[in-house]
Amino acid sequence: MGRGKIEIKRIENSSNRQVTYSKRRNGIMKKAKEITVLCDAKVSLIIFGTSGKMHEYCSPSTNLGDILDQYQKTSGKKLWDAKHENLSNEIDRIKKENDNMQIELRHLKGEDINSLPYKELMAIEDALENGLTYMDVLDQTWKNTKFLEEDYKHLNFILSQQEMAYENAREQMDGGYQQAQDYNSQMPMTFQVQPMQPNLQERN
Amino acid sequence: MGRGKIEIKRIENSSNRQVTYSKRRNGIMKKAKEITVLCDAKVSLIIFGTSGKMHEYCSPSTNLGDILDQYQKTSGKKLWDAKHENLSNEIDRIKKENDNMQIELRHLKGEDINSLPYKELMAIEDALENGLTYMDVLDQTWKNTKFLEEDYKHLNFILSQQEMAYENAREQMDGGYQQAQDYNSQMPMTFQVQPMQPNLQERN
DNA sequence: AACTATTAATAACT
DNA sequence: TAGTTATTAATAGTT
Repeated sequence: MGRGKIEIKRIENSSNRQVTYSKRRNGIMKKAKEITVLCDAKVSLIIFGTSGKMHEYCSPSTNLGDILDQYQKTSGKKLWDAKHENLSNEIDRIKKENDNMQIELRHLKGEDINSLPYKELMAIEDALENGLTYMDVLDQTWKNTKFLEEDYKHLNFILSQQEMAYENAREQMDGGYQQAQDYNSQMPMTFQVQPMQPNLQERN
Repeated sequence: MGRGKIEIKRIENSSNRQVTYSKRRNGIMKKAKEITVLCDAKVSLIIFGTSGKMHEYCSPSTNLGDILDQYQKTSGKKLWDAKHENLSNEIDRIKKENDNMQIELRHLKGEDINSLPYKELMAIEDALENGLTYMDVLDQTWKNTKFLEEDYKHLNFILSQQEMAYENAREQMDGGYQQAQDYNSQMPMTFQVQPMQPNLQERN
């Protein structure tokens, strides 16, 4: 469509090329606008000339971002690279973590009896998630069990001491007058025993 | 350019619009290809029809990603950089929320894996190996916890009984001396058993 | 989907 | 660089 037919191949004459570029660019822009108006189409048109200057058209009803979103949804192709995806994955991961913690908090704040085994199981999960092996957990727990046993032994010891002291006191009360001395020599021992595990505390 | 001149406004007849869309879309595509060849231009053209179907052209020398990169550099407008920023902000926000919850959790729990009795852990292991579900294990653990709780209560009860018995014996023995007051104010501390899953911690 | 009369785009020219 | 015009290309209405 001009004074003569042209072959569609690179225009070697630089200024001719530049002129043709300018004219045809305007032509495409106009066509783009027209099709959006005539046919309710959404169009994004981006053109870079050899000089690096950019020209753009985007349907007035939307914006480039939305069009590109739709582009990705429709085509399945990804534009924003791994970086974007990594961020999205990160968000998903953290949100999941968040949800779990919220559940955990709800359980803990509930303070019902169910929270006891729950907390323990969560503790195991935490430990395993933190890179400990199952054997690590077992080993650690075993050690603590030893301490627990000692606590029980200690409690039993206190109990037997109590019993002995009580028996002695009763014997002396029943039978004699030496009570004060015997009492002093035995009772303090009993009563001075402090728990071996000072960190026996109520939970929560 | 047709049998008659048309006004550039939405074509109300649906099938006419569809036909015109198809024709003009091809026309623009052709023009886009031609300008890239004739003038060494870089072109991205994305068109969505009302049906949602997409048609795309991109200069063969590049790809849409590169064009959009150049678009951002040239125009200064942000496409996915803005998205990146939003995502980053989102991550920061959630992470903060996360940290707060973790602090709260640490505070509430005040315990770790060390509190888990060895036997319970073994029981869990066995149960899981035997094909029980996680819920079964939770249930079983809960029951075990109830038993343990009873044990502690029982121990505590025995101790307090012991103490009471001893106090009675001593009162009778002393016959009215006021020293008893001193003991009364101290003894309970000694025998106070804090039950229910002591907060055992490692002590190395 | 193909045709064609007509308009629109544009290559060469000024 | 911008305007003109002869000519081709696109396409609206038709078949």
